[in-house]
Amino acid sequence: MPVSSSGEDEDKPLKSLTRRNNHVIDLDEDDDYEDTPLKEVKVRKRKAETAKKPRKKVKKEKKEVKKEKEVKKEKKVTKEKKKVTKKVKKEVKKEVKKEVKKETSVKQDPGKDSDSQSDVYRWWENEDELEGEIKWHTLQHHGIIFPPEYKPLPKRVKLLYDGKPVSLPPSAEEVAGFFGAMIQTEHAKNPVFQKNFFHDFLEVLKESGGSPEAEIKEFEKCDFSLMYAHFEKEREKKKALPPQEKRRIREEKAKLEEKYRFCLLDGRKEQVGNFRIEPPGLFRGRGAHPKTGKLKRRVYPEQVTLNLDEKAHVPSPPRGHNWGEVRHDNTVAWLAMWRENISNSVKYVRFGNNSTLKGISDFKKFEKARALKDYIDAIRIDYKKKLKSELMLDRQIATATYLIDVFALRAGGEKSDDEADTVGCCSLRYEHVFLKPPSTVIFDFLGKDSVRFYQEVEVDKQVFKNIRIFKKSPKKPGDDLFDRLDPSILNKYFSSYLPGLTAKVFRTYNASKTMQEQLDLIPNEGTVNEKVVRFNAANREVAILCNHQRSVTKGFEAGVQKMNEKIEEMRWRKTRLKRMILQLDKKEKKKRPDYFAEIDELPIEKEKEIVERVLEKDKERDEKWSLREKQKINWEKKSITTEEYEQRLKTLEEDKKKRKVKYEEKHKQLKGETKNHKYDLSSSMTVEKLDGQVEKLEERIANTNLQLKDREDNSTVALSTSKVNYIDPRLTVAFSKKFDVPLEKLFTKALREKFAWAIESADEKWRF
DNA sequence: ACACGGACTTAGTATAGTGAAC
DNA sequence: GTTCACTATACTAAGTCCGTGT
Repeated sequence: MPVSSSGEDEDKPLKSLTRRNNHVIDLDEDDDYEDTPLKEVKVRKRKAETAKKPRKKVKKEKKEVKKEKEVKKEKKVTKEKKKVTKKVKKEVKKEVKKEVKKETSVKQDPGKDSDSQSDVYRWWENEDELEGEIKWHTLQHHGIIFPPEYKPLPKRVKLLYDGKPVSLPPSAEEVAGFFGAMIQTEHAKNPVFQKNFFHDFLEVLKESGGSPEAEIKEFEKCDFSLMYAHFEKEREKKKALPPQEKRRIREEKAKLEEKYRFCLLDGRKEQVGNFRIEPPGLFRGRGAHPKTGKLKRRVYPEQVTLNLDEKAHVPSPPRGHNWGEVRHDNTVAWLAMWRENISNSVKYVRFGNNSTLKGISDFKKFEKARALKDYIDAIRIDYKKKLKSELMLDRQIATATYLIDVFALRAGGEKSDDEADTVGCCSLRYEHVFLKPPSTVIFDFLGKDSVRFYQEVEVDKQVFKNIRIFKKSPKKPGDDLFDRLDPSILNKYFSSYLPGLTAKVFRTYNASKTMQEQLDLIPNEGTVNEKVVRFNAANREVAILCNHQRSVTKGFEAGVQKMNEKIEEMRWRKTRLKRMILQLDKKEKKKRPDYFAEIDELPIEKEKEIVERVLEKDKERDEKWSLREKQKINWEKKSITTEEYEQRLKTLEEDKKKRKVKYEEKHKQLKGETKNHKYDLSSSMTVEKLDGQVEKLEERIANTNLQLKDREDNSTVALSTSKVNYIDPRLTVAFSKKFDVPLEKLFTKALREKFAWAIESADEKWRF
């Protein structure tokens, strides 16, 4: 399309308009901002005015083009096949080389049995694995598991419309059920969710012939509560199943899935990650996603493409169906794919996290981040210089790089209108950044997954000035802060330093670097538990850097209070023990005044409160116990004789009485104790013994305190994301070895498998 | 040169599993 | 042995980035 007339320019995407000209920016930054060259203002203005409209226009056009493309698809497929064969030829040489290597490695390691741990392929000992774009030479697998067909609900479980039960065709009932199962969740209260769900529900209803009883038109008249109740009951039923039955069901399922769990890659058994097709349901988009609540439709084999080697046996599709396509592309790392209907994107069945291919790319990722070590100084010097560049583009690049480097922002690609409005560095807008002179910047925006990024931070003086320039009038809310940038421009700049260097590498680098620094601060002393807490604290620093958040679990507040009460109780017990010591030997107080000082720190009111609580708990416990016992007896009522039943009830009553007596004794004793602080001590009790008990309690208190603090600090921070994705696992392995902390305390089983390469290759001296 | 989509990583949450506390 | 609360895993949404075709 020619770009001559201004009318057509209006319809062009924004970025292309501005990117063409590298305007010289206002140098006199100190600072009459209105002094911007006229030309630039004009361009910006037009951009600002057209900001919203053309975006949408472009999108619409895109959609129409999409349809045409689908027609062309067939041609494309044949083309792709050609492409693949070409690639394969290109790599033939390497292939031969690899085969040779493989044989030798097999020879080196004979007599291994196929099922044991030693079977793990040690790819990290084979340098050749790290090059080339060929991912595999042979690949066999058993395909994928489809979700079970829909089973209609019992007749009595109906949707109520306008108060009256209505029957629905199975496919429509299924969709209604998806919503019905969710009515207690936040999603179901979201108007967008409701609207999208209802729209798609009506669509399915129409497709399937509608309801005979009523024409369903209004969401407000639908009552899903019968459905909800039904699902709840089913859930309860399932939960109440006897353990052995649960186990049986689980094992049966596992057996059925067994063959899908694994595939054969270059002859080696490797785990498959997600071997199940995603079941239909309502799309749970995060944040303010415009499509949230839409029906995610059932996927059929006809929509599925399998990927395996040419000679591999093609797993048979479910009865009465055919695979959409069978492909043999050894340049990719997926076993099957399908297209989902929400945003028409592709979903893949991929290898497990402990697989060779995932391991290799993980390893490469961290090595790339480590390579950045050698360039980061130069990069930083350059961007500091460039912050003052005369070219607007360069200033923006420098400023963005600063933000990515210092605040670990993501690249921030452009998003379309039918996704949640979230941003990263390049897509930051006017309203996301506030300036607070002299040099404080407040970031407030929604990042990936609509997680809020809020930070009030001190920034480099020049960065502050630049942002002020980037926000200068006529820019207004809704406009891009970096109007000359997108991730590809930034990444091109990065790769001029180091091929393959991109924005996300900075995140990995700074995360692992931070972890290394934090670990270096930890003294090699204390218990294993203390070291783990310190490790987690280091981990937490990284998580905060990356803004990895999680929502507080609903029982959190109560849990903290409970723990605090527990600590109080232990302190009280300790005080009590110390009083006993003094009762045994008054002279102790003079010998160790500090030791006994805490006795006076416990006000009598507080003590009474604690004692009350302890007794209350005892009582509750007894009550619960007797209730449970009774239930147990009633459960077995049918399988025992009446006599036996009576007998057991009688024993229960007796036991209850015994407990009550015991409780009352204790009650009396504690009450008395709190009054006069006199204790019944057995004649064999000694100061030493009591000292020992105090020490133990002190340990427990310290431990619980540590745990509590850890828990509070972690309540809104997700440690796992950085542990899994950003912190070089060799750091953790080195820490484990150097500090004698069992790796199991730092890595779960899944992570130990995922990071087998790191566990094998790092010693206590390893550094990022 | 650039829009697009494919392929892959990164992310929070729902749920299953588990082990400590009673 | 049961419950409860947390932890680990499963799931799938939502990013990044690159190659490709136009």
